[in-house]
Amino acid sequence: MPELPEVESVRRDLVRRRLRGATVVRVRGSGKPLRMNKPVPMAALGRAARGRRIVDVKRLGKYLMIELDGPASVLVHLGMTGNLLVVPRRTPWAPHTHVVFELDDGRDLRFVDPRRFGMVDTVARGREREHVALAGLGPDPIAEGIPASHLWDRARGKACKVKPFILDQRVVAGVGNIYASEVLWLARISPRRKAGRLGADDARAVSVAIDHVLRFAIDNGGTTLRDFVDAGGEPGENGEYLLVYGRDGHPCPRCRTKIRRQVDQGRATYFCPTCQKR
DNA sequence: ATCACGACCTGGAGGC
DNA sequence: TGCCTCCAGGTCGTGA
Repeated sequence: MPELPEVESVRRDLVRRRLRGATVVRVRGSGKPLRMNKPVPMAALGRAARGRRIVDVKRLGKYLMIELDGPASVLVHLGMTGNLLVVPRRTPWAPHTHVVFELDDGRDLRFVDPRRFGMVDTVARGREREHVALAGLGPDPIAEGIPASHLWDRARGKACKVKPFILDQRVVAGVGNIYASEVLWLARISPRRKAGRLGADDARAVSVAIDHVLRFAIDNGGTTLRDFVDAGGEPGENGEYLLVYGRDGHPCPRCRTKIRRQVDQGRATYFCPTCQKR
């Protein structure tokens, strides 16, 4: 579900729903572990958040940071099926509700995640990049941009194929499986290419395509295949505009050749065998 | 070190 | 109806 555009859509929606300014009065949890079967650090979350006002919601790659007016912030990753919802406190907990921040205005901020691949943790405010989950992340394509020179540098000598390369969060923070296919199609680069064989022109095309694809998806509120909704429970509209992802057998929007599906490192890739020749 | 692969977990879709 | 298999937006640990 949640790649950069979906996480950014959640971030914007949290801000729009006036999460900023609310004070956390209590933190509750399901007791179930999340990513890597690790327990949610409820005690640390309580210490960090209780009595603290939410001052901002920031994003780095696929991570959200709920900034509090104290020494620590709350770090959230949505995994595959995670959602952050703002609901009235009287709303019954949905199945798979794992962390709940009760706010002083009568609402809850709830982390719901059926598959429990997500993560909720505390992070030192102002030193977010020192958190183990964020330390290795590459630049954020929206906040910082991805210069072609950066891609070119990082691709040099790489034996892996180009799609796993742009999925590597240490290279670009935020591209996931849907948008990787879209980016390669837009850049006309074959997913069969080795990352190390990208030329300067190719790196430039990928850089431009990442920017374009992600911004377009953000403008559409992200892509909902199944689970993704924003903080108000609304799905994203970008699925209607996907050009190749999930469209095997459909004509390529550029050349009408049938879109093909292949599997790279266990993940589906969709591409046009005719116009992705680079 | 790099890379490919399976594991982690739940639920929905489709075949029989 | 039910049971089975396959598939899913992400990451992490393992072993070649």
